[in-house]
Amino acid sequence: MTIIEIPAGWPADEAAALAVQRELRERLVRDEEGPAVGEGHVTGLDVAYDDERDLVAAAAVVLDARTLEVVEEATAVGRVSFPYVPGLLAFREVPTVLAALDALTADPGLLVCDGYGLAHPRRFGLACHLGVLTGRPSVGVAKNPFAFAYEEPGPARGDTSPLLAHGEEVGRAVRTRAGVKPVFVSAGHRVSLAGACAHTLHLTPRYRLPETTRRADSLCRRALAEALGDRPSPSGTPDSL
DNA sequence: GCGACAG
DNA sequence: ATCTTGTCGC
Repeated sequence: MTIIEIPAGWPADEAAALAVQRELRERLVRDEEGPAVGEGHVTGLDVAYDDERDLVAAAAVVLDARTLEVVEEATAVGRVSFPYVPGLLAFREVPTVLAALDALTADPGLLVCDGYGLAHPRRFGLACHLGVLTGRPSVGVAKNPFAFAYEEPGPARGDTSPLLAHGEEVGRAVRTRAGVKPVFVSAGHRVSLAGACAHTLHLTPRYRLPETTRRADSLCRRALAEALGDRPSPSGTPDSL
């Protein structure tokens, strides 16, 4: 498999990344409701890292939004393009994720990213970044509240509470399973916060995390193991779905 | 000023 | 993110 190299001109330090982020931020579209829930395609995106070899494996899994069945999968392996800096996560994985998206033949529809969208120190998290670069609607679903404040949502599936940045609602804590820790949802590009939450609930009929994320997470780990030349694990495939 | 802080 | 087995429960 070919390794995606870091693009020429890619930000080399935090100052350069901040400048790019500031520019892309101006292209973010926030006044669209977004695609209808349960129609068309939804695409899960995720990455796995091997810091030792400086590699990142990305996966894009397209699901039928109505049935949640897999329509197409694609992966890409690349060089880690930036160190992990809170607030600059996108610069670490974007080139490889875009390569995986480019390898798809199906229409990706809504992009479901593993991380934040508008819930970001400068309102431009990974989901916004990928949305703007692809022109597609996108949402961010994160597993942790980052540095934002929130009150625990009610205990029932579907209960939500605002994620606050200095009093401004930048996302929502969404209970996708009764009695289980909520996920943290924010809008990316061309989607409303309410729409992002509705999509998230539609994508979590059974588990805490969206099917898109679970599918992509599983696939990128396999892609990384394969790139590293791993032997199959004793029991065959790691986790089931 | 220092620490915390998506993945 | 990643280091990591078994185990309790539906």
